[in-house]
Amino acid sequence: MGIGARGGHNACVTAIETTAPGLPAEGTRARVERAALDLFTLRGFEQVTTDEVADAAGISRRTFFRYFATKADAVWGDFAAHVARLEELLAATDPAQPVLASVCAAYVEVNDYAVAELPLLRERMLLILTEPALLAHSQLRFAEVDRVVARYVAGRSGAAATDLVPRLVAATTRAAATTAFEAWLADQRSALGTHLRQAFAELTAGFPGLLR
Amino acid sequence: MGIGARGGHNACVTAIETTAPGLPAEGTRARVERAALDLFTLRGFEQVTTDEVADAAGISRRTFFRYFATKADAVWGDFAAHVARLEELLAATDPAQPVLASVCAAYVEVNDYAVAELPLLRERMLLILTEPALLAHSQLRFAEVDRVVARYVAGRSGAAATDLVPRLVAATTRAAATTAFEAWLADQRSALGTHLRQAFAELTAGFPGLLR
DNA sequence: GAGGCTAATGACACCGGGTGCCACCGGGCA
DNA sequence: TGCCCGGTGGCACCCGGTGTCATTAGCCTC
Repeated sequence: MGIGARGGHNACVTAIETTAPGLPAEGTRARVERAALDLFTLRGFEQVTTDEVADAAGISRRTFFRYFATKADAVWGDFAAHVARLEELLAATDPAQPVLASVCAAYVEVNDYAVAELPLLRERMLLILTEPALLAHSQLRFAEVDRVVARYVAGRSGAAATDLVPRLVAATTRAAATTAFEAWLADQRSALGTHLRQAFAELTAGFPGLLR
Repeated sequence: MGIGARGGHNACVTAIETTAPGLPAEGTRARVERAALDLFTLRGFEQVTTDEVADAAGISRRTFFRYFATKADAVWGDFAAHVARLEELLAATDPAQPVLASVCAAYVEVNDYAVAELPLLRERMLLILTEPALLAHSQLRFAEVDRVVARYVAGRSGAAATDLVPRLVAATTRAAATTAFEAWLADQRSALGTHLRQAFAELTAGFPGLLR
C-alpha cells in the first residue's frame, strides 16, 4: 500500500463470500452490519476504520457509504422501522386510557423483543450508550422518536406539537426509556420490560420516593 | 492556494488585531468564540470551516484546535464552570427541602442569567439545539451535568449514583430543562425562568394535564 | 547584557470520515 | 446483438483533527 493511498479493500483475507458487481447483492447490508458490530464491540468504535469494516464485509469503502450514510448508522439496524412501529402503536391506542399511560405502554410494547433478538439488541445498545461518538449520534436518531411522540400527545391533548407539554412528554419519556436501557445493560439477565415499567412508574408518579 | 494545500490563514482580510507568537494572548479565546458564533449563526455550522473561523479570529487553524478540542466546543463558552456552579448550588441546598425540588431549584438558579448575557445565551442555545451536529455533540456535554445531578440525588436518597432513580431524575430533569430552553427560544421576549419552572412543575406533578 | 528556558504560535504532513465523479461490470430487455 | 440500468470500485478531493518541528518573544539567571 503506497504512501498517501487508501488501499482498495485489497485481498480481504477474512472475506465471507464476496459479491459480484452487477448482482442484486442479497444480504449485503446485513453482512456489513454484522461485521461492523463485531469489530466495534471487539476493538471500540473509534479504533476501527470504515476501511476495515468494508474489508471484513467484502466490499469497498465507497460501497459502505452507499449502504450507510455515516459510520455510526451501521449499528442502528432498521431503526426507521422501529420508529414507524411506535407510531402505529400510538395510533392504535385506546382513547379511554390517559395520554401519558398510552405513551408509556407503547414504549414498553415497541421494546418487547423476542428472546432471540435480545443479544443483538444488547450489543447495539451497549455500543450506542457506551461509545461517546455513538452516544452523540443517538441524539439525532432519538429526535425522530421525540417528534412522533410529541405529535401524538399534541393530537390527543388538543395542543400544537411545538407546545411545551407535548415536547416535554416526548423528551422525558424518552429520557426515562434510555435510562431503563442503561439499567438493563448494567445488570445482566434482567428483563428490559421491568426496567422500562419501573422507570415510567417513577416518572408518571413524580418520583414519589424522593419526597424527603 | 495550490491544489491539495490548505492555505495557512493567509492575509486575513477581516482580521481584528492579530496577536504575536510569544505573547500571553489576552482574550484570544474570547475573540475566537465571537468569530465562531458570528460565522456559525450567519452561515450555519457545517457551512463554515475551521479555517475560516481561525482566519476571522486572526490565528491559524492549528492554534484554533489548541483552544478548542473540537469545532463544536467553540460555541459552549466556559461550560465546565457552569457545571461546577450547578454542583455548588446542589451542595448548598437546604436538606429540609425535597430532593427533586432541590434539583429543579438549582437548575432554575444556575440558569438565572443577567439580562446582558441573554443575547449571547440565546445565540449559543439556538445553534446548539438547531444544528444537528451541535445537537449531537450536546449529548456529551449534558452527560457531565447528568453525572453531577445523579451523584447529588444518590447522596441525598441513600442510593448509588448508578441506580435507576438517581439516573432517572438526572435524565428527566435535564430533558425538561432542554425542552424549556427550546420553548424559550421559540417565543421571543419570554423569560427563560418561567419556562423552566413550568416544565419542572409539569414533570414533578406527573403531567396532571394529561389525565385524559 | 548574553544566553538559556518557556509558552504560544504557525507550517506541514498525515489520518480518517465523507462525497462527487467516472469507469466498469453484469443482467434484463428490445 | 446492442442498449439500458443498477450495484460497484477507484480516485481525487474536502474537511475535522493530531503529531512534530521550527520560530518567536518574553522572562529569568548569571
